Amino acid sequence: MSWTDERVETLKRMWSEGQSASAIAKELGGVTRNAVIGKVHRLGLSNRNDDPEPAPAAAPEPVAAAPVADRKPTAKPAAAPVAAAPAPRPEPTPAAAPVAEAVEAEEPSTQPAFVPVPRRPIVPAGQPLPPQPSANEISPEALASVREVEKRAKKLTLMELTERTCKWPIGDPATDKFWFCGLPSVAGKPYCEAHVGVAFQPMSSRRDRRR
DNA sequence: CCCTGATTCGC
DNA sequence: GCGAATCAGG
Repeated sequence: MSWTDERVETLKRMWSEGQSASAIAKELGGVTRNAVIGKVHRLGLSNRNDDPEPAPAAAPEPVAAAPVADRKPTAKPAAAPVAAAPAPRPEPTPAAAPVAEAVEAEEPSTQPAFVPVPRRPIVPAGQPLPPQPSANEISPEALASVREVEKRAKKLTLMELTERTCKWPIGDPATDKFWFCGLPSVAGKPYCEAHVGVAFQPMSSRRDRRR
């Protein structure tokens, strides 16, 4: 694969959107995240800010004379003049997303007018715990297992979830006492061993348990 | 461990 | 210019 204008454009777009190098590499295909990062640097868009160049630094910048025989020392060259501005990253929400990205509406700067979808603050008052299937349908063993496991939950936040962390919600979303299990998920499943046990049950099992 | 981006340097 | 290997960090 080579860096065609189109691929570079995709790279630029995704990078500016705050996408990670690996995500971009995955999207482009045929390249690794290293390749993407390398390209990003060569294109000079490594730092998300804009200023073209700090301009002529009055000070003659004393160059480090160290010859760097092999390479490994590379002591971090005293942090460069980083913009103190906190400038938060866009970082697209993972929840919003896998929508059609293929569409290439090449409309000149007609950025879609952010449609303000009115959102009801779905925060209920009571204590409505998410999925939690009614207890009377779960095997006692599985329940016990879950209670035990949830004590060891890694308590991850939404942003910390990955394809291989258990996404079972624990606690009340309306309060601070809410997090996701986060333990290693079963390959191919969204939950860890214990939670898979209560999330997926054979039909027969459910029927037998039915009143 | 998982994942980030940053850098170097042989090709 | 390219990107694997490596580094540094969360």
